[in-house]
Amino acid sequence: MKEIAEKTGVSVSSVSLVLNGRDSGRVKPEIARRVRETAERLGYKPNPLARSLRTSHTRILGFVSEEIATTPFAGGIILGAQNAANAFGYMLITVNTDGEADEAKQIAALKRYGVDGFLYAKMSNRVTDIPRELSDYPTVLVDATDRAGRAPGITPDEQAIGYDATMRLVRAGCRRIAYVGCAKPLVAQTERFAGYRHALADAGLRFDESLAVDVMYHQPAQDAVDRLIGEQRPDGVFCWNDARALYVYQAALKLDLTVGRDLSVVGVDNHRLIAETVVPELTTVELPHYEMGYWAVCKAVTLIEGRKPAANRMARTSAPLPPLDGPDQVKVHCALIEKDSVADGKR
Amino acid sequence: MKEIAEKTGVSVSSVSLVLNGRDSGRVKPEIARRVRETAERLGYKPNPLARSLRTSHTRILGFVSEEIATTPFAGGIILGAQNAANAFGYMLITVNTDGEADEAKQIAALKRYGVDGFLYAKMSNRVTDIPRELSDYPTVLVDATDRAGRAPGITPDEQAIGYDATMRLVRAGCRRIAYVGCAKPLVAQTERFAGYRHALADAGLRFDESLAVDVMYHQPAQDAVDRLIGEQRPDGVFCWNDARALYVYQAALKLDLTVGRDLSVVGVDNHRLIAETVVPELTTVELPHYEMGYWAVCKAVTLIEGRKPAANRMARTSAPLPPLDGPDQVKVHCALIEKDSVADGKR
DNA sequence: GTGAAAGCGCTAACAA
DNA sequence: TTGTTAGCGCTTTCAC
Repeated sequence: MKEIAEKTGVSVSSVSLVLNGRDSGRVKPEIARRVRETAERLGYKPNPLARSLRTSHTRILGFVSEEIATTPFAGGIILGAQNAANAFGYMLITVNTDGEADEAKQIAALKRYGVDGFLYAKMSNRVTDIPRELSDYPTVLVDATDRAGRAPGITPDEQAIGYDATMRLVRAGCRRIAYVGCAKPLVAQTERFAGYRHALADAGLRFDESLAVDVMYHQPAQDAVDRLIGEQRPDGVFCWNDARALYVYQAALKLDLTVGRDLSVVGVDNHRLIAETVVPELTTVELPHYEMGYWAVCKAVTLIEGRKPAANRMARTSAPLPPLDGPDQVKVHCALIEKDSVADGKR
Repeated sequence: MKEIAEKTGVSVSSVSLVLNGRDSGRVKPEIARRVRETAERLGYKPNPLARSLRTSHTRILGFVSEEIATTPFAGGIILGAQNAANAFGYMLITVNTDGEADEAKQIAALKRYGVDGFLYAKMSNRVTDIPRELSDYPTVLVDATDRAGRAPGITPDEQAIGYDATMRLVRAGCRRIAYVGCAKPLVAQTERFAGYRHALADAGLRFDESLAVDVMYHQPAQDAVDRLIGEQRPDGVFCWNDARALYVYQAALKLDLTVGRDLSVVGVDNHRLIAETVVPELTTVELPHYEMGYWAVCKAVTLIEGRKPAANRMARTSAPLPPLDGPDQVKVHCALIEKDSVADGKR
């Protein structure tokens, strides 16, 4: 900056003013132009550290989660967050926490590095308490809901997921639609199940309890699904996630049923890998991880700067994001990706 | 710091000296003690930004990769890197790049934030050129090999993977051991295949070309594996990764063969999820993602500080890490995780 | 042994 | 409209 000032023949303050775009009505346009020119010519890039020492904001966001390393879908959230951060000239520092004590330590470290705000991600739509340490900083929840309802946050619209998936099966002509759920009382479980039941009701189908089964993993899960398919012979199955859909595929395989002909399946795409590599023909509901990460950063920037960021354009999809000036707890609708695991009109 | 100086009745310079541990023979021990005491009492934490403005190093490492979001195993590397960084008092800024232009941009941004060095990760052991922008910074490759052989890097010992896995099948009594590989010319493919052949040779088994098949994904892969298992009837299969192992499971299912009885399978655990949730009984070779991330950070710190970091202890496993003062291109041995997909003595 | 003072690169009062 | 000046929190000469 000093160099620019010298070469242009002005003072550093003018340079600062111009280069920060605060020059209108304060610096003569002609001078401003020349400053910008020399800055350009010298390839000047501001030193964000020095700047933040003065302004005490860093344009750094902390991304805190305890499951980055263990869940495969964290990547989408991070990528979305990263891209949004990029778009607004922010940097993201991502930390993976391991237990509450560690979490507090990591948050403290991030604070020392001067982050302006936090994203707090909890994967698979948990209801969660925000750590005390974050209460005095702008914080946005991702794929999680603040139990206290204070912090803004974004989650998938779980009920719509269940409704849409089930309705898709209804439209395909299924009459005995089973539900393979998750045996844990997650929001994603109760809400998707509720959506499933609503759809059944709207379609004039009776809810049959023996068509709904909640499972976890491994052999017990496979056995339960084998029984469901073998004994109840549903003509459509809505699966809580793709891993569970895979159990349905395996069950069908054993019973000599073909998915997409004898049986229609829709599953939520938790682990992209399964739905892409192992059962590419599965019709899935896509969880909007990328979009949630993107929205969360936009929201955080809004909180921090006290104004809505200029560009709220998604870099990846055309999926409509919830507006930033709406309510603070938003749910985002999830897209249904058609593949041929649904037997449209073949039955 | 000023406050500490005032309360202790010394100058800030002395405080600085003491708090940075450069006080031996420069500050009276008694004074030093009192300084430390007040610092403690006041809960003093240094401001890393201010410090780095002066010292021009930040204790921040940049982690650059273009596949963080898309590959499920990036998490392990990041976690290991994170933990090591933690142990040495470093912070990690992780960026996901998208194309070469973007990569350069992101690297420039990281440089402006004053990172002291870079980790450059390429997932699945690629031979790669290090971007020019990194050439003037300490840089360590992760799961990748520098084509020019200049930068230090760490990869799994691919050949040992193939050898160990195949030998495991030999020890279980298999005589017709098949290989389901990857149809891309990756290091991981050629080396694991070489290891497989060495093991066969060492076991006195003839290499039978019709027992080795390289596939990619989806139906074509499944079909190829179906043919392999159906027509060749191997009694053991070494799979390039777990997704391919799953094809073997599906093939076995159709042929009424049971893995772990009629057929032994060992696969490399690329996508933790598959081997844990879908085929938990698969005997796997574990890729040392965590360890590689950990080592890479240790190495980077060594490079930056010109000395070996004090603690080189792994936080997670007891797996021996390559020494930091050895050669710069290291390969790490991978553990074989026993599960009952191998029919020990049942045949 | 200790402290005063300069300065890292930048911003923001305030004065001119 | 522009320049001068005083710091942000810390490290590091250099005198004492």
